[in-house]
Amino acid sequence: MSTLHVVSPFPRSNHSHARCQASALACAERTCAERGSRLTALRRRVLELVWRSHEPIKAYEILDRLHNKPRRAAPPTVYRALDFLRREGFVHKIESMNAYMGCGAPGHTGAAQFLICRLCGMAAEIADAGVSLRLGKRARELDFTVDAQTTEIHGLCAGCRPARRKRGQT
Amino acid sequence: MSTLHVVSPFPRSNHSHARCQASALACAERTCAERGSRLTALRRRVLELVWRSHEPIKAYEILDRLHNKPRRAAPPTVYRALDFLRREGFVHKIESMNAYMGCGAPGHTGAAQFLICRLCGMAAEIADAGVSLRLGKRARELDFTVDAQTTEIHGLCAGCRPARRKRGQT
DNA sequence: GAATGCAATGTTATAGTATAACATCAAGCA
DNA sequence: TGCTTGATGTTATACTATAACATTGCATTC
Repeated sequence: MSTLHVVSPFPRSNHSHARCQASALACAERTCAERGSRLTALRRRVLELVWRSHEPIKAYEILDRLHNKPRRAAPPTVYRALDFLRREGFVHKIESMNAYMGCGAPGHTGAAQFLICRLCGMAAEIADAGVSLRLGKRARELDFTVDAQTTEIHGLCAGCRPARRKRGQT
Repeated sequence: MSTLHVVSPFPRSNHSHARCQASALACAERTCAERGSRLTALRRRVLELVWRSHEPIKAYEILDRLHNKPRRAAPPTVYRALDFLRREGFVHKIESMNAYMGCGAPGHTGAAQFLICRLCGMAAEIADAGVSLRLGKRARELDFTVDAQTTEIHGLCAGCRPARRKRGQT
């Protein structure tokens, strides 16, 4: 059985987010350079905002944060940048939230699964081959050809769950 | 290994949809009677529309079909009915489409998975315990408590896929 | 039956998410 | 230079969903 592959964990208290974000941006720069696709200033800025934290961000929040100019950007600006970043595999959409989060492993092939905490709002990304293989197998049994899998799990992360108690305690 | 449990299949050509729909409505009636919850005329009508086919339906399409009165119903009418039907387990939301489909097995406990054909638009529901158990296990490893799972697979159903060819053929 | 309480529905307004369509700009190149 | 093409700007609008308050209608109690 394959082991648990955590692509993007719930950050620990000692997590240096600045480094985390910088490394995601660097990875995107590198990948685009290799591919000849253009990580423009706008797209880079949007990716930066997506990686501002481990909490999926809404398109209109990106919009609000994009400029503090008198005239703020219009929605297509953000949606187009997000489309690009998703095509390149740098950003995932969390369908059940209409929100976007950075991909912790661009280049990784195979489906991802997301765990989303209903309290702190943070999300983790895992890539469990067993889950996607099994779904693929089920699909095959129904003669169904898979294009894309979406798996999103909502619940409580370790940090947000009240401390466990021994049995018998109140 | 558990066997494939198809909750709501892609309908076959000999599928009697009238019977399929009627049985879903009867099941809802029965279940509500047991629970003491109220399947009002409006809610029943919405459930009927959700079951009009195996294609997930949009809220505003329900709205359009609800009355042909001069004054059509307002959105909250439909969303409230859908909320009720989802609470009771008669209807699922397909998050990746913002659409709703009837549940083929109200009362079934455990997570469902959906296969959605990008051509004909029809969706099938399966309940693979292996998938949800495995996801549950992964979550546990991360100390994450699961409330709800969403799994949606997009692709091509058997009927919409061009006939298979032998290797070597064009 | 009248008064009460409560769930369901009606109604109006608005918030939130996303795209169409066309204009403009900027960089590479014939 | 002028052309092509991809990126971005701009305006308008479509689509999805909920807040807030009014009204209705049924059940219960008196």
